[in-house]
Amino acid sequence: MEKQQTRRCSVSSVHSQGNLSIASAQCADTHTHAIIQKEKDKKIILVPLHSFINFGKVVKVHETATYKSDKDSRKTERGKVLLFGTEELCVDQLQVLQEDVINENQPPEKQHDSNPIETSSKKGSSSTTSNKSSNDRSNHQLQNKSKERCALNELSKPKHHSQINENYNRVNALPPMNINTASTIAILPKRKEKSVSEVQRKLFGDDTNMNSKHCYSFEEEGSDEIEEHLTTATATTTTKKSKKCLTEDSSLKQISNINYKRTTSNKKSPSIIPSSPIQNPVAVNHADNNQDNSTEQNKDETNDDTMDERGSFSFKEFKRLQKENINLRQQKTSLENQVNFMKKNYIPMPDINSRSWIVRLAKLFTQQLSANDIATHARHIGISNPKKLLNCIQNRGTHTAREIVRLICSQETLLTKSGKEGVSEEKRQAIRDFVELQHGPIPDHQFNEAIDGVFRQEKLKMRKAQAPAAKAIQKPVEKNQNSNRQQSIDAFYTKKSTLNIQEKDKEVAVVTTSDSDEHF
DNA sequence: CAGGCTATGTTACCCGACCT
DNA sequence: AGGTCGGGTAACATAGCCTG
Repeated sequence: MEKQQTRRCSVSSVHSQGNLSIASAQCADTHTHAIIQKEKDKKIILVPLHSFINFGKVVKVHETATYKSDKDSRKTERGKVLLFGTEELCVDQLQVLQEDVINENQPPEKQHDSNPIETSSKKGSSSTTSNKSSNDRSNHQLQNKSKERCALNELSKPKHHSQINENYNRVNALPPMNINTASTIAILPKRKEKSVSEVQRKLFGDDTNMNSKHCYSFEEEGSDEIEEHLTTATATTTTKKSKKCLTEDSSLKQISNINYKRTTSNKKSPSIIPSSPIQNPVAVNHADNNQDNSTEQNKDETNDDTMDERGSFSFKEFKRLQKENINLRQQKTSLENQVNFMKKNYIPMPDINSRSWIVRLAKLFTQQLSANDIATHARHIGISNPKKLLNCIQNRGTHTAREIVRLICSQETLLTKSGKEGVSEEKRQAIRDFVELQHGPIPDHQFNEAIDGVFRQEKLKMRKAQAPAAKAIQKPVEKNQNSNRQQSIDAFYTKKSTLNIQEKDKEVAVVTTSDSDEHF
């Protein structure tokens, strides 16, 4: 499968695509996504192919395409197509690119050491001159980027390994590099002519193959992007380069990272390192194998081994984290799908007030609250006139309950009794039935507090009314009587229930004193 | 083993105080 | 005035222990 796919995306086919300006949809049947660098903020994102709105036109790699960021939105965005591929593949490459972005955050020494890159890029070009470059391969190149950096350092200048490594990273840290690398992914496969490699070999040897090839390709195509590279990149020269390619190589140092990386990764054995024309077929073979996952894994392992020998061991960890990242992304996607499904298909449970309102409304609609019901409830509660019961209905259940208690209990009862003594269990249940019919369920504590609160409030009001008179009489009274004031008042209430409130003011003092004495 | 007693934990009620 | 909260207390339930 993959081999067929890679064949389809082989250098020749890609080249023909580029020449014929074939839309991205024709890259591969399995290619469903594209990595795009947004024009607005240069961010690299993953865009499904169906999101392209210029799909009928030519959507080529490394060219600007218009797409919809949101399927339902009319808003369109533009960005440069870095590569096409399957979703999984693009996710992988996206992560690699993001990894590069992180590496770019190491700002210093950007312009340093263009040579290692150039030399490495030359090697990479030698491999790219083989017939095996394709989008998939370029993807693999991206995946192997970090690993190849180390290998590159080994291949280019083993003696100055650390130095080269540093320099290479610095060059990679160039901000526009992501664009360039991504674009070269598509560009480079198109430039696979034997003449290129041959000329390069003649001119610069194997090490310079890559650069010379790039020169050739650039001279051929002369795209705008290349011009950008030429203008932005710093002009660096190497002793191995030809004079023709000096200025272009300086730009290529950024563009061709992926290519030489791949080639260097392909060169597993140290025997490949020495520059000789024989290397090319070897590299080609490895490039072919790159299209197979299993072989790629093997290659990775070998690279890991070589890197382990050199003391670099981070690639394995990088790979592991990459896989882990992919898994987590998949989990996240599935969870998001679940959440979206639940958002669409489920209604959240409303709060208690809303539920009460809904219950009440439902009962109204179902005609449960008929006149007969009101009369029945009034009879159960002990109210002769149902209209009075209806007048008790307030905006809250507790308020309604209080009003009903005030209606059914006389002031004497409110002053002298409390709790279940004031309102029996049966009446409470009847009141509660009516209240819940009107306002929905009400907690036990709230309901009892509402009923008891009426008694409490009435007594408190009475006490406050008696307070001035009590204070005047309390002066001659001993202190210990003050402490028992509440009890005396309560006792007074029991005895004084038949007296008028106005008369109480006068007699309170006398009664309280006598009652307090009785208590003690 | 059954019944009685006691200690402990839980629940409901009552009340005062405070806030809105 | 209505509503809420926290403390105190009685009522109730349960487990554990002791005794006949």
